[in-house]
Amino acid sequence: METQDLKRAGLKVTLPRMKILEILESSNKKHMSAEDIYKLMLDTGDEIGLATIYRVLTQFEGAGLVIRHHFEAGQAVFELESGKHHDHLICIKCGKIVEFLDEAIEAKQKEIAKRNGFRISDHSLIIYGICDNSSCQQR
Amino acid sequence: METQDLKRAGLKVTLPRMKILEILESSNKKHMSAEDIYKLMLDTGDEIGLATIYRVLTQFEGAGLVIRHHFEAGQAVFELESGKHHDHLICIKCGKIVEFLDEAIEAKQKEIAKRNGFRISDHSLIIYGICDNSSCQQR
DNA sequence: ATGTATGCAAAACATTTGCACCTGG
DNA sequence: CCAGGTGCAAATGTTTTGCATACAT
Repeated sequence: METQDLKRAGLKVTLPRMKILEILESSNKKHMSAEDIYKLMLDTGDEIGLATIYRVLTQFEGAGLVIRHHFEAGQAVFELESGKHHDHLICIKCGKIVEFLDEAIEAKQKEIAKRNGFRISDHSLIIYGICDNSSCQQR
Repeated sequence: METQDLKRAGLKVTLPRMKILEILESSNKKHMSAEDIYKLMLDTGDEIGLATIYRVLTQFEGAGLVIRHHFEAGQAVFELESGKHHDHLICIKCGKIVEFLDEAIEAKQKEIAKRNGFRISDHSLIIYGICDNSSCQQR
């Protein structure tokens, strides 16, 4: 029940906000752009403006409910904050995304930041490649 | 003498292209946006269009002369291809960028890709933080 | 010469903002 | 009721493109 999450963030529980949360939860894609969500809502007959989706997602990000990623170029994508930090492996052909977490890499990053006098606030590791789906193997 | 690099890439050796290469080589900032370069050229009295800079940088990227990064949001930045892959540590307050390379992290990434059936084409690791410059220490 | 490059203006995107209207508590 | 939320259209910022002119070879 995330109505609590919304209230805790000082946000009213409105239809658009609930719908957007629902979509992020139930979609088979865990990483969605504002436009992905927009189209999905139009398809299901929900009336909404793209601007609202951007506004809501930005508020959710501020409230720590979602994370915004800037994969490659183009649009940002959003995923529900699961509480577990992870990095991403992305197939540049089919768009498949695999999440992973490697403690050794995490530790090394901390060490590198420390050595250079940085206090880490965040980090982003993305590995791009071609996955082993049959449809991705045409060279 | 990079006129060779240009010719090898099938690009004519023109004034704008030479100037852009020169700026990327001689600037104290190794990572520059198209607009950074644009302003620098206008300042030094060179006549150029922003569109040309984008076109040239995109061609350079295709020719492997520069690398385009999409740090955070906003504009892309470009750096000369040095031949040595490296990752970045970026200060979110002053914009300072430190390059680093960690073999253990590189190896781990290969292992993770392999384990998930991905053939790596590229990867990007960016650590964001606050550096120890005096001007960055006001909390 | 002649195929490429360039500059400019306009287009194309992704995202944000202003504002009048609507809605949740 | 009324602060806050929404839809729409217009604004913004970045990058790309069309086209007529200029340049490199």
